[in-house]
Amino acid sequence: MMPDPIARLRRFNRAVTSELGVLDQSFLGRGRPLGPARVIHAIGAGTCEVSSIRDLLNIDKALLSRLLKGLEAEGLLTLAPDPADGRRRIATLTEAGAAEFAAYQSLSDDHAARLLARAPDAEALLAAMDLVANAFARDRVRIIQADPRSDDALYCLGEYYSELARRFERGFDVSLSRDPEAEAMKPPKGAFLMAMSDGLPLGCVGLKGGAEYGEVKRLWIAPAARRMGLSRAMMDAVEAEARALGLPLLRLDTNSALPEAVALYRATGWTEIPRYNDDPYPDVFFEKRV
Amino acid sequence: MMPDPIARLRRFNRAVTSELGVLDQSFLGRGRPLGPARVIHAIGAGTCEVSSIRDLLNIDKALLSRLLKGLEAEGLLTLAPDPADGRRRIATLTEAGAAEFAAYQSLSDDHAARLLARAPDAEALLAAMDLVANAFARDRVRIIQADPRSDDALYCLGEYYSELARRFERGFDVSLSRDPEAEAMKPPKGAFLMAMSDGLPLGCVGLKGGAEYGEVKRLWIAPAARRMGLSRAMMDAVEAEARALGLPLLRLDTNSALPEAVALYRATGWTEIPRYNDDPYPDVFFEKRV
DNA sequence: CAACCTAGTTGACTTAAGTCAACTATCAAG
DNA sequence: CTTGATAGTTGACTTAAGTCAACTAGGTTG
Repeated sequence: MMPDPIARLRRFNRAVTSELGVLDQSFLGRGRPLGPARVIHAIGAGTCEVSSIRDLLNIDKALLSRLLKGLEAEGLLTLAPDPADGRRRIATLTEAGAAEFAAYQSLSDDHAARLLARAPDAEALLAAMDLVANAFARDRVRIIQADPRSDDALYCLGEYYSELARRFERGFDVSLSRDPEAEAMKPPKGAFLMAMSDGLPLGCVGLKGGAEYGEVKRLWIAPAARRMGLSRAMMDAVEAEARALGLPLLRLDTNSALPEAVALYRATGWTEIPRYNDDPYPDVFFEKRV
Repeated sequence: MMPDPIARLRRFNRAVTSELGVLDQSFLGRGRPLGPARVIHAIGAGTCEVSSIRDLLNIDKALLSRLLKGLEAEGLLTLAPDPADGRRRIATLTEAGAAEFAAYQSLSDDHAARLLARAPDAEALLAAMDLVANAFARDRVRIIQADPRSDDALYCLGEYYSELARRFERGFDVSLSRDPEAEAMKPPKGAFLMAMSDGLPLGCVGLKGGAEYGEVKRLWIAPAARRMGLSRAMMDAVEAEARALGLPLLRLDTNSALPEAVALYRATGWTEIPRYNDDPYPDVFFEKRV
């Protein structure tokens, strides 16, 4: 009998490519070929070194050079040598370029919004999309260093706190908790790591440096990205970071209302230890030598 | 705060297009540009009139003419005038062409299988894909006349019977049921309709002609395609078909173990009537004048 | 049967996209 | 300071894809 998984995937493929194809057509809605449009999009999204545009778009350097020249002639961007390395060049959108970028964004966002509005149950659709995106983007998730005060970081932390508030019986108020200021989670003392997938933050973890031991704080994975093994990858990354910062002993506290976290620590070589602080929320404490 | 629905959709878009893009690259894996490859694919999938290939691929007639000429020169297809209309031409794959088509199929199927194999929970992934495909393909579902003995029809009927077997307390054995032979569900007596989405059957319904009344049988919608309003569309189509066949009175039987079906009939103008047959399975009976 | 329509063919062209190789300017290491 | 790598530029090319308009041959209709 017919409808095997492959047929279902084929149908998915066809449905999605034609729909998202139209979404990408928004790149053609401004009388400019795809190449330059993609370059504008890449720069607008924050990529400004020429070489990283090339990496992102996977484009030949000769081609990119010409595309940039064309856009510069149109007055949409300026090219300046990188002060740190005179061979490199930095592309910056001019005001006109930024306007063009915004126009592209709103074209594609409008289309996306219409697509979601048409769905009978947008939240279920988005959840399904997250699941598919996770399966597909699995090896494109990057764990990066970030500033704990950046927008993305604040978003993750906000979600983390509200999840704790939901899951702790007594709720959660961050001001009651021993909140290491952001400074302690920045190099050279500590670190703040985020898992990013195509510009979307999927999780975070902080490493707070200290004299006796480093402390792992604020491990959070977006609900959309759970069951991908991301928390394990984040913990591996934070341990590597601790070694790099010369913090051979790590500690962390957590709560038995978060059994998946406790199970993760037990499974990855952490040892349960007695309470080492007087924070009101945690009731389980771990230590690991890295 | 950032990750709004649009950002999630954008991430989905990026993840999916790059992944399925690679899947479509299989079209490039045989040293032939995309154009001719797509033509082979269209013909292999059963489209053989030149004009319908053009519709399907949305391609200029000059371009298609050249692509076909090239493939004919390669010995992959033959072009013959349509006997019914000498202006039209019919393209048929030669043996070599069919082999090439099969090779394309297996390249893309292999990739799809690998993609599914990599997923931690393939069934959940497929279910999510179905949901997304439904949302996207909503207006591309076609309700077509089909032969109730075709493979796709037999697949739907098989699924229908096994669903009844699961849901009826006493199980379900098709041989015990008054099974109108396929002949009565074919023109000119009756009809058999199927909902198709990109070649995948999503549901079926039969209309069995008779002297006093027409009978609606075997309404089934694939679980992957429920909650799209498809059953209502199928019933509308079957009523239109009944009018076309000159069957002003319709009856159907169903079972109270299928509450969604009973609710559908009640909501769409069917009147409950006393038992009109001695089939052991149904316990609810409806009638409608169309 | 003339006038018109339609399906497909052909030649001449354009545009987008990309490749290759030679070149310049800068940087990094011994 | 030389040698070699690296980032980007430029010229000369190729290929794929598609457009336009003129054309042929087969249908359709008044």
